[in-house]
Amino acid sequence: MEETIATILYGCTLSKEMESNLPNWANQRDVLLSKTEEIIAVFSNVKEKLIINDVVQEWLSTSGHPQALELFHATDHTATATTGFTVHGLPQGSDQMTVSHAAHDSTRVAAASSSQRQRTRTGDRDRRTLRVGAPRMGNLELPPEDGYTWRKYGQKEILGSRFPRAYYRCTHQKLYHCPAKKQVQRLDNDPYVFEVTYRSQHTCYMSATAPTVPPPSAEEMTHKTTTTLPPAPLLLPPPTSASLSGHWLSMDIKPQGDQAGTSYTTTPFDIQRDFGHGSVGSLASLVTAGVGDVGPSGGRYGREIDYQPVVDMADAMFNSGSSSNTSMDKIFSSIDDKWDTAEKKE
DNA sequence: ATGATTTGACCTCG
DNA sequence: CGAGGTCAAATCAT
Repeated sequence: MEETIATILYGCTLSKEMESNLPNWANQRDVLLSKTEEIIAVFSNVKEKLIINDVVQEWLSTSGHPQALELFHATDHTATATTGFTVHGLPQGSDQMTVSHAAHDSTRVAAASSSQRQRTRTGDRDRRTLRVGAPRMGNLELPPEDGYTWRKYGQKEILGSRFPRAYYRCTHQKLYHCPAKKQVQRLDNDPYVFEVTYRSQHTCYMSATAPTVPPPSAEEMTHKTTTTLPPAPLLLPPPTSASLSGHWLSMDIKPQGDQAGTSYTTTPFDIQRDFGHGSVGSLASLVTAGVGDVGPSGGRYGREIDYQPVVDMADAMFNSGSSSNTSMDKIFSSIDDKWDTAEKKE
């Protein structure tokens, strides 16, 4: 928390600096722009950290990862976020999964059989709600990618909400009878955040023939399934968050001109396989949220980012003592690569 | 031609 | 009866 306060104070300092220098900067559009972005980035980061703290702790404590929870506390994750806050021109394109895991208890009995079609209602079955940061540039209408391919089957104005809710089902519903669905809605008070509600588990993911997301290899399976995965009802959608990271890495942001109405089908990354069933990805996303990215408009101020806590935590969660997490190494080295190349371009 | 999205209608639950 | 969720025909994109 001290870190968060420190970040707030830093933001205030920046604001004051801007205030006092305003007469000098008044004619320097670039300076104003970059300072403004910096301030926004700092306060965005504060906001995210506040939420992340709550959410991650809640999630960890309810999902049976005592080891990870311990690590989370021991780890200076806020520091990670702080270094991440970045000032890397953050707001644009910051496709971050920031927020929440809200497990809705499925206490209700399945809906009575209807004559026409089966239907389950709000509160039914396993519902997981996440909030995902939207790109701050490009087409805001595009829902966040999450590693699965979805087919939109409806959209509805929701009472009391400014934005409509979009309904998606798994593209492989027919082929693999995959029941997975999701609803995507932008928050009233923050159009840059999508609230994504997942319903039902992907069965296509488990299918050996599923085209989008290849199942983990036998080796990976034995490796990962022996570790403590969250209990089924609390499962975050596996590749979802993983590929959020992937998405974040890939900066796959569509330009403004790209009309919605085209598929936003996600390209599966090798990364996904590395993350496997993981909440590793979720955590990585959660904790690295705010790390920012190399927005096309630049604006990086080159802070070093410390991924180690994330790696440690993931390690603790999924390797139970085994230290050989080459997947994570691979991922983060690829991040470094990405950064390196971007760095060199400047 | 095929598959995805749009959108009005329909269905069910509360 | 209204709100939320889904269907399915029409339309669009590739």
